[in-house]
Amino acid sequence: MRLRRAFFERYTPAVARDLLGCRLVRIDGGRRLSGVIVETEAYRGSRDPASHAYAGRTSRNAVMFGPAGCAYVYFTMGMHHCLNVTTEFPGTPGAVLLRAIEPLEGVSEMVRNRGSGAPAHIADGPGRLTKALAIDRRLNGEDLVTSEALWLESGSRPARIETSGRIGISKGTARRWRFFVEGSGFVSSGRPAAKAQNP
DNA sequence: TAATGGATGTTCT
DNA sequence: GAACATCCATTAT
Repeated sequence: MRLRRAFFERYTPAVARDLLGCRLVRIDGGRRLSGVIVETEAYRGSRDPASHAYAGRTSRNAVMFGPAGCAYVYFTMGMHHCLNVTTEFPGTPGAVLLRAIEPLEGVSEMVRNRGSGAPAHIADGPGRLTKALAIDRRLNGEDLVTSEALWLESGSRPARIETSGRIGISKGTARRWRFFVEGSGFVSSGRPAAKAQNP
């Protein structure tokens, strides 16, 4: 069953946790690609220095300030795209970064999209995930509640959920807003950012 | 297995 | 001009 708007209109870390076990579905060239979400991170607004929305609304992060349940796709590090889902309510920015999935349908398509292919590492990282699913900025702002190209479906909650600090950030490292399925084997290998120190 | 550094381009100061 | 929610190959242990 497709997730409805109300699922996303909640406290962002709660959405990030509840997305574990849900299915991400992508229609690419008429083919159905999908996988179970095994790793997410929560990003909020003016109180979260690691968030793109921390310094206020810009043309890049505008989607985070809009309705919940939409795709926020941005280009990072000169080479990669990252896929987020917006949360909370218009005017209160929030988004969940989808960091890894366990591939289910269209695995051979995903391997082809990725080019170099270690089979166990098709989508175990935010950049790898978007490349495997052929996601780029054309999907920025896509409404996942109604879209025919990209959406989320409910699943079964994993038995064991682990948390940690978020990966690859330099501020807001104290918050344990990364959520992943313990023992999954499809979780990214990144380590949480070290806790910030006073100079 | 762990650590390092290069590729690469958009965004914001 | 600096920073950046990354990935991968190469080098060192």
